[in-house]
Amino acid sequence: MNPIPEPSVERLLILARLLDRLDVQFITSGEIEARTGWSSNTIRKDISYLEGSFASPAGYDREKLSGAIKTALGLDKPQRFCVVGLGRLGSAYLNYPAFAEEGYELVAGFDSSVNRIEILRSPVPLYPAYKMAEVISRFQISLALLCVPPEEAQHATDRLVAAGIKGIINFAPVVLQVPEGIQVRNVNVVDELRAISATIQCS
Amino acid sequence: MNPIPEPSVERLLILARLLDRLDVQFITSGEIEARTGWSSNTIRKDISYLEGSFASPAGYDREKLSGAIKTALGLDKPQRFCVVGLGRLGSAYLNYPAFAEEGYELVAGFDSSVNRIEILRSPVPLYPAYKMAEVISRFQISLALLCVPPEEAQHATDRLVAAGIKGIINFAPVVLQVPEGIQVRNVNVVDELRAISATIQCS
DNA sequence: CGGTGTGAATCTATTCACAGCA
DNA sequence: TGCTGTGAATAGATTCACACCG
Repeated sequence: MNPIPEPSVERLLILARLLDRLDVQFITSGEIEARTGWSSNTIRKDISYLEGSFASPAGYDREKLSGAIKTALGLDKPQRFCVVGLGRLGSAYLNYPAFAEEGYELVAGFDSSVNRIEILRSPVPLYPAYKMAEVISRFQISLALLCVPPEEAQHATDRLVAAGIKGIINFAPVVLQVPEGIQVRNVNVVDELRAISATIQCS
Repeated sequence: MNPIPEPSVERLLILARLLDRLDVQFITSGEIEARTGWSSNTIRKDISYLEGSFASPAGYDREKLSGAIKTALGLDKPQRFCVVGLGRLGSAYLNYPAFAEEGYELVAGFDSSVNRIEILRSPVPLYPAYKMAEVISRFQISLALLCVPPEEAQHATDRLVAAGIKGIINFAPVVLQVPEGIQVRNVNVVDELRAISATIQCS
């Protein structure tokens, strides 16, 4: 595998989303520009990092292109993930059906409160936090949604890392410390509001 | 105001978060490196875009630095925002207290279903969708959380833009088309899972 | 000294311009 | 002719290296 530049990866991910919701057979780089705002040059360059050919004089074959992006970015391989912290947010994800359609299988939920685990009704098996290492390695879970309160976030992260997790989606307003190679993505509405404020201010 | 590079802005936002949760008087660029993984060079360069001095031989004055970041990025000016689409996700935000503490005031909720507006109990005034333009301009609302179903997202966006909104946080798995100058940030757990998969694959 | 601040050098990404193809 | 694909040129961000300051 080649190293596709990070910014190109981000754009290709969004492009795959776009293509999957479109109802045409072909699309040109110019049309993608109109829909995304990225220049057609950038788009063609991004696509050139993929292997294979999806082009015709009418533009790219939508379906083939979408498939090639997913293959190149590893989105075709299904992944197992877990939810850590079963408060309001975490427990909401236990019943969220869209994951499976996208190739992400939720196979475990963890919480440090045994009481909470016993009370919650869930289609997904729930475990006390101390079983994290065992369950993660047994089911080969690669990703985690981290939904614990801020003061517990780093501790939970350390456990996940020790258990061999590959990536964490962090909902806590905290900067997590992880060893190199572990991916973290932060999801936080306030931070997004701030980012927009900042962009407006700096432009 | 100067144009701080985009990547620096993103890092400074995270740095502000970090500083606010820390309990020390001074912090050096090396300590920030240990916590974030960014090189101390990068951090010093980022900080150099700010105006003023917060340095001592012991490092940066945590509080002053945090303040300077917020001023430079416009986080000190309170902003008003609204929620569009009052389904499960949207209505959850109506009762979320953390916004106010961060300087973001939720002043309106919109939904196209009048019925839903009448039924929902909310500390925030709710309006039918057709009043969007009027309410947004009356209260000078600058930001919106877009929580409508995917098929309505573009239509709602067009209305928000027409009403003069400055930025949109989009929870729908859709690529929004907006005129230049309108900020959009996408928030979507599946996309974050995908981004991690891709980063793992491409590294 | 242990830190910061910053021009200069390097590395990376984007844009351009045009050759090649159906 | 209208598109893609891509080396070359430009612009931008990161890293380096060292002067400077308390």
